[in-house]
Amino acid sequence: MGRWGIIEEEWRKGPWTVEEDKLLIEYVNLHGEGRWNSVARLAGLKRNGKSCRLRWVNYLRPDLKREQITPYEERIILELHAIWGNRWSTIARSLPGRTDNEIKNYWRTHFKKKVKKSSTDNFEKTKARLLKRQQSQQKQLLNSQIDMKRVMSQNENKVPSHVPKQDMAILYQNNSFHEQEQSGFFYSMNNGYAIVPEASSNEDIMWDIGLWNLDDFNVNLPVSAVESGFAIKEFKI
DNA sequence: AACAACAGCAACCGCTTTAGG
DNA sequence: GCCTAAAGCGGTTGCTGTTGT
Repeated sequence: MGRWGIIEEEWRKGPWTVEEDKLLIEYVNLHGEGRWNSVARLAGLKRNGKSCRLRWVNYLRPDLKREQITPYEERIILELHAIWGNRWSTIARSLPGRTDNEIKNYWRTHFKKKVKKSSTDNFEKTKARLLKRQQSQQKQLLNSQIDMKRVMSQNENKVPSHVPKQDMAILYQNNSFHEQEQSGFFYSMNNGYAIVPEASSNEDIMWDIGLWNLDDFNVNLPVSAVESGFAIKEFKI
């Protein structure tokens, strides 16, 4: 017998039916979340509490976003995964309406192989590159402490017209410029645009968002050069 | 057209952490 | 402080639909 849809012991397992979903939604709407073992019993479901909780949290909750992960969300996932590793629930807290399970699945299907493959291939190369870059950028930082916000607002009229205004606005405001402490490298990303040091290579940018394989990353550069050595670049994954 | 390989994802399992008595 | 049940978490499995041969 297969694993799904069969009765084992006293609990049902496998995919949820429409009727089961209805029972669970009705019960939770009436009595609220929590106490999942009694939910299972009282809602008339032949499911254990754990299964009910999972179904609710990952699928039935009304505040879940049902649409595809957006490029913006994808970038957040990449950035946070670079920081937190596989701490999916921590990452999920920064993405309202997304579950840890969803993010985990997304990461595994879209990025895991690529990162694993390229990281073994290029590990030493990457380490050497990072070290070199850290050194040169520390030097660069010492030479010029740059107020990114001021630079960008002074150069607003240089942003090409096909870059959506709202994207650039988000880049400007809320201190959305990140200062990478480790490398001293400034960058900012939103919806497919990045503000990066003009001289930085595509590989540098990839490193900063946690990708290690050039094939995964297509940067059309530069969209625009601004003063003080920064450029706006457009990219696609 | 048939089969294999792959991708996507829901749901499971086992372990850890938290809350309540 | 200890014990137990519930909740939370991350890794894994296997079904289903799609793509490649």
